[in-house]
Parts: sequence; structure tokens; C-alpha cells
Amino acid sequence: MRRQIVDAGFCRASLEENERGVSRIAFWESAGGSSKPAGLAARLKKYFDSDNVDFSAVKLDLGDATKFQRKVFAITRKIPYGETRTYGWIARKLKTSPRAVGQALKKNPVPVIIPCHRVVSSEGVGGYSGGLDLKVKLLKLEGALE
DNA sequence: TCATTCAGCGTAT
DNA sequence: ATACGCTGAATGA
Repeated sequence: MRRQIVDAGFCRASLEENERGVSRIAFWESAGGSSKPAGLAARLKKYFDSDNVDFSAVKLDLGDATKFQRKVFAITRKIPYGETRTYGWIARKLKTSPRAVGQALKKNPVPVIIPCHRVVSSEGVGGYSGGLDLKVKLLKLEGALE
């Protein structure tokens, strides 16, 4: 398993990948520091620099995700950069409830690559496991939010 | 147009 | 069996 740190100004991210694919991304607050991104890490960095980076081909290792969660993740990955969908929109596609969708998204092990921040509530932005402020920042970064 | 309520469904316990 | 959410629709004022 390989682990890299991406420094992105308003936050830092750790990126883990193994032979099966990317397994986890986690964020934390940043206050300086350094790293040398390469490969996918470089693309993540580019994304944080406000570029439209396409992660749709990135291989993922979803680990212990349930079947339902995988379905939600698959749909979420197809939401284009700069666009949003509602929990209800995904729920209708899967014939389930919006709440169940939120539950599943909360378990997303690889934010950004699976863009769960693009899934918002019908009124407002909804929640985010990495902190609501980060969700808002990502959406603004993509121009999906004023 | 708000503010509450509650239906609905996957998970955790 | 039961309680809880990254919700949303219905209800009531």
C-alpha cells in the first residue's frame, strides 16, 4: 500500500493506493507543510488548483462497501464536474429513499474521486463527512456554487 | 411562505 | 427489534 500527502492550500489530503486501486482519501486542515506529489497525487493537486480533472478511469478498491453503497457510488461517479444532483435524484434511480442514499454516501472512502460533494439536498447543500465547509469549498472550486 | 411532522430504507447495535 | 441519518414530501399555520 502506498500513501501520499497532497498539500492543497485550504486543506491537505492523504491518498492511499494498493495493487487493486485507490483505497482511501482523507482530509484534514492544513497550515503549511510540504510534499512532492506524483501520479494520481499530482492530478489531485491539479484538481485542488481549480482544474477540471477527470477521475472516472481511476481504479478503486472499495474494500468493505456493501452492494447498495457500490450502486450509489457508481451513479455518483457519473455526475460531471461542476454539476450537482440531489439525494432524491439518486434515490429515484435506485428506487430507494433519499435518506438511504445519504447514509451510503457518508461511507464514501474516496471523496473527490467519487464526487459525493456533488450530491446536494433539494434545498441547500446537505451534509458532508469531511466537514460541510469543505463540501462548499469543493463546489465553489468547480463553479457549481456561486 | 415558514415550521413541523413523518414516511421511508439501508445500517448499526 | 429498534434507532438513527449527508432527505424530501406532506401538513398546518
